[in-house]
Amino acid sequence: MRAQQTLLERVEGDLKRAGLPPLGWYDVLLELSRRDTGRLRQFELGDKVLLSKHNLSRLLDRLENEQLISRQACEEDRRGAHVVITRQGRTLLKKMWPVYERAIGEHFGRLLSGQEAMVLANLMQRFTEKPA
Amino acid sequence: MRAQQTLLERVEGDLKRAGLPPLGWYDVLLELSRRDTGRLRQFELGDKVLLSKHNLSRLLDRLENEQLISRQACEEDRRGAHVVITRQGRTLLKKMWPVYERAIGEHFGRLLSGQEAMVLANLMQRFTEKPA
DNA sequence: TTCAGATAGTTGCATATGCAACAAATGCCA
DNA sequence: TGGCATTTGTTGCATATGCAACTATCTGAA
Repeated sequence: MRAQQTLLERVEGDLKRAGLPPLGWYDVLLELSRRDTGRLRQFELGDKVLLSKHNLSRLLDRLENEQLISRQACEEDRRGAHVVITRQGRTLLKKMWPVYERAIGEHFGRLLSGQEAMVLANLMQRFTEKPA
Repeated sequence: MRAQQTLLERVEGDLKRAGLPPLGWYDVLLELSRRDTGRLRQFELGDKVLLSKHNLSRLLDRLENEQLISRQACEEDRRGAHVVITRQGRTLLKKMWPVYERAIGEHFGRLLSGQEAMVLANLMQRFTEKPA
């Protein structure tokens, strides 16, 4: 818990100092950009970024406000919405990555050997797998 | 980040379902109870629980409201305050521990061998050490 | 001694989160 | 087919967090 808190603070701090938005924004934009269509249903996005739906709903409000995403009506399921990344969203993503990458290296990667990183990833993975 | 989030959600969920307050309360009470005097200066407490001072200030308001701690004027430094755990604070601590312990075992310990836990602790420690 | 700068703690404001309630659309099944 | 439970997403409310400004005290150096 402490390690995570410390690390997150450092990385978020770097982003903030560079005048960039928080990591949550990056996560959302990244998931969208990975799709060749550049879009996802809202609930699919919610699963990926591990965010509860109400919370995601409002995060998307903020992103939409900044015109980084837009919401499209969904024909297949009229309850739902597609979330689409905009050109400006992709631009922001490209702008954030160098800062994010450097932060990861400095605060995380630099402290681990390649093998240690593998071990760590293996251990961490167990916690995100289904409860069993 | 995801592992931490998942794990924290599970543990907090267990506490909530048992009708108990969040982990942050436990951390504060635990640090106080560890002192034989049962008290700490507010800024010392802040360092231990890795909480910014404004935030700690308000968390203590809530705890004081529930009479789990009390604030005493500090004679050596009249700006400052001592935070003291009350009898009821100690009682709550004792009541939370069994639930917390079980949650740790179930969601965390059960997924790791003793040796893996050691390795993990070693890796995590690096992130909380001073930046270097 | 006195005064500038640092430190301890609180408060106001904007924002983020969790929870419960809600509306709308879907799906199941009797 | 009709109706009830489920799913998708939004909103209101209470609470939690970060930031900046503020008060009060302490420290150190001219």
